[in-house]
Amino acid sequence: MSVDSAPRGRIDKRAAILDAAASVFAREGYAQAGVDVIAVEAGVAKATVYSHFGDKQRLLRETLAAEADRAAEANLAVVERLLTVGEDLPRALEEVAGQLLECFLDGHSRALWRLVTAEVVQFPDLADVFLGRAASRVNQALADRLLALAVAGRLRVEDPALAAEQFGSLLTGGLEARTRFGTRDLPAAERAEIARAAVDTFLRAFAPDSATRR
Amino acid sequence: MSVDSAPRGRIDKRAAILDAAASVFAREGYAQAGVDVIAVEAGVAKATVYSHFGDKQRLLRETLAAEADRAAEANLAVVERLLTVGEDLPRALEEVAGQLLECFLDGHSRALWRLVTAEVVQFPDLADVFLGRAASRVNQALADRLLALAVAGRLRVEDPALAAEQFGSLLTGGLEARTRFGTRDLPAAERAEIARAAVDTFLRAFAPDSATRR
Amino acid sequence: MSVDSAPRGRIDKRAAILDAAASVFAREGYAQAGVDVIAVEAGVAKATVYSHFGDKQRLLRETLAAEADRAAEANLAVVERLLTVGEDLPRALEEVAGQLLECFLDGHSRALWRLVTAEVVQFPDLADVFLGRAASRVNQALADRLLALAVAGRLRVEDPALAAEQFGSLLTGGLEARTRFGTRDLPAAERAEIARAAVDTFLRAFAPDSATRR
Amino acid sequence: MSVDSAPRGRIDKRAAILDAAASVFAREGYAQAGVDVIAVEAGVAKATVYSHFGDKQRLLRETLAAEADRAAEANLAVVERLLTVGEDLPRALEEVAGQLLECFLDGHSRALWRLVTAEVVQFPDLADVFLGRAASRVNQALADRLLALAVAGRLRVEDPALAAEQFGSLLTGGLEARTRFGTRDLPAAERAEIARAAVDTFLRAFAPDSATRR
DNA sequence: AATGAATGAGATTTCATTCAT
DNA sequence: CATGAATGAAATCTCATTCAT
Repeated sequence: MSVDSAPRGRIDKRAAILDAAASVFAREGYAQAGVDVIAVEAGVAKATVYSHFGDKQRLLRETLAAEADRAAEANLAVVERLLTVGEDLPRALEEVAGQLLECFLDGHSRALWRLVTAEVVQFPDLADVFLGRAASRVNQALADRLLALAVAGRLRVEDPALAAEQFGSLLTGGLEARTRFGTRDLPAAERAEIARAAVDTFLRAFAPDSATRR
Repeated sequence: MSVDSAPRGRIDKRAAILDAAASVFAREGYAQAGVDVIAVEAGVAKATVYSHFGDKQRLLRETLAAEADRAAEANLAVVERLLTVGEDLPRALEEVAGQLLECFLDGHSRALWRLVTAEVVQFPDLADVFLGRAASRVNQALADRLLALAVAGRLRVEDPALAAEQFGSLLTGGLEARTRFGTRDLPAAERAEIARAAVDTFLRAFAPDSATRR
Repeated sequence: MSVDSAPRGRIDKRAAILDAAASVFAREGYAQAGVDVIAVEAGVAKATVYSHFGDKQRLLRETLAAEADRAAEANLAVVERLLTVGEDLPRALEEVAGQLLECFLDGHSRALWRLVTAEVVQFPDLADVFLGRAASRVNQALADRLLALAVAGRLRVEDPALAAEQFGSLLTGGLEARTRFGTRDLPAAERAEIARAAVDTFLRAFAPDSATRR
Repeated sequence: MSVDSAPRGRIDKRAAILDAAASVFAREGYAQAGVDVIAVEAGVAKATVYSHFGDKQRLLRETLAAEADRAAEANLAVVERLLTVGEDLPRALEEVAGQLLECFLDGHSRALWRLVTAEVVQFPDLADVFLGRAASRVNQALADRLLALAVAGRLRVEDPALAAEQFGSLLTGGLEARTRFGTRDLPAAERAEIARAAVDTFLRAFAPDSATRR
């Protein structure tokens, strides 16, 4: 048992630390978060955190990288649903919009966004971590889908990257105000309405003239 | 002169502290910022900061309130330009869009946004400070203008508040990515292009059918 | 009115400050007490305290002097009752003992004692203030009475000062333990019992052989 | 050697801190004492003091507990001498009285008493620490001895606890005045005289009638 | 590899005291 | 004379980090 539990133990500890760090950074912010607290929450000694990650700053970076990957995975899975769009394009877009909304509103994603926003002045490379691992991949994937739909004649899109960006903006631009910066939950009905409104405006702008307006 | 320099002195110091606090909080974030540094930058003793504001938290709140007021003033002034729109609606909207963009990209505004985002978990009422003093006022003002344009037959807007929100979203939704969370300046040309793209899509969605597409 | 209210005002303020200081020093101890708090409690500005007393240390000294005088007055009034002793010497002593006990247990006296005890290391002259103004005067007065009683053949006292000291010791020596250092009140019955026991032992030691033991 | 020097090291530091704290609190009082100074005097870093004791208040409590134990030990050892009393009871009592006097006058004991007196208002449980660990144990031990002497017919004591209290009172009641609250040393001759006077009066009150008065 | 202990540097906050009005 | 405002110095406590075991 102890034969292979030792190496596994190390890996487990690393993961436990990253999980704890994500949770504590999310709760308290970078500067406020104590390495002590992270260690306790991870069930290891403080020095163990240091032996794994060197210092607090690197722990932040690795935590954010992991969280960014996780968020990207979820978002990409949603966007992929646009690979097969049935007859009802508005409905398909709305479904994707609704699911993307859920991704954004998830606690981990919000915390990730908050941390990058907060700490980017001190550690500018965090912007690259986040954008490179998550945001731009998702945007690119969405742009790909929009281009495909344009080629199929179902959208009138000239610049797919811009359209993807605008789709995202319409969907998420009002969230900070509506959630009071994340301190208030959105009822499912309001979420659905947001998705509908975003898709509605998006289609008014980008549907081919022949498309029926709802 | 010295007759009224005493009360003036107190007011001046208060203002100097608020200015210094805004600048230091912007540079270092709330937790990282030292009251020491703020005091030095304001040219007063540390204890003076405490005698004016009680504690660091209240200093943050009052600083943000002041910054929110300042930002709101600037934004509202821009939106007011839509009171008189000439023949060329797209051009008018683009001008306003460009100026709003400048407002958002201004260092003070970005810092305000960053601070609220970062600290809202610890001090949830900051969301109200920001939204109440700035965001919702500006959105309401913009909604008022859009409604007026709709009444004048120049836009086809059913829900002016939603349209205003979407106008803002289209304009600013992509900024974090494009400025790498504020670590990169946007060249004037790119700013203009963003404003143009936002207005373009907005008008594709909300211009009356009769309007000429550019 | 304002003609003589000004000097009176000054005197009133001085007294108010001394009262407030006595109360605050009693409550919080010297080091812990804030001059601010004293000023507020006295209804004057902090600077006024300084203009009257120079610094915190002098304020302590003057406060203690005033309290010592007050305590001495009360104690001396009690001791004076021994000027006329009726037939029942034990009863007379017991009455005086009981009243002295009340003096010692009074909040002001306890605080005075506590302050002198606490601060004598830092300000050794406080011992002289207290002893000179209160303790030794009271002891001397008591010694005078005991001497008179000895001359009258009602006590067998060789060294009246020593006897007075021992009388006081028997009366108050157990108080700290019984009141848990002043954190617990003594019921009247227990106070009476203490007085009785002290007088009892005192008389067993100092009553002439002919006196009847109770 | 180095094998067990690690745990020893921790214990040593704890003890060093307690020693330093006792000395600094004694010198400067609780509020005035700086944790800084204690740390330097103990030869450790300030943070080490906090990691051992949590905060200044707990450091005070543990310091006083340790000092109370130490004082109790010394006092109890003295009282135990009364287990075997030779022919000359007055002499035996006087010896014990003299040694108890030395215990009380010892710097540590005086400081302990001073601290409890001074801080009991802020931290009322200190009274229990002191009384429970020291005063009442010593008084009980003395009462036990007096009872034994009474049973042996050498004293006429009805309430041994009261008699013990009064013995202590006679011995120490005048000390504050005589030492000017501890700011003045008592010459050996005066100490002896105090012990003699206390025992003298005690025996006048409690010796059996048959006993010879000196 | 993991930890308990220790620490240096620094954070916020308080307070006795002074000064201009 | 009384005061509101300002301040320098210090106090308590925290925390990221290192080191010996």
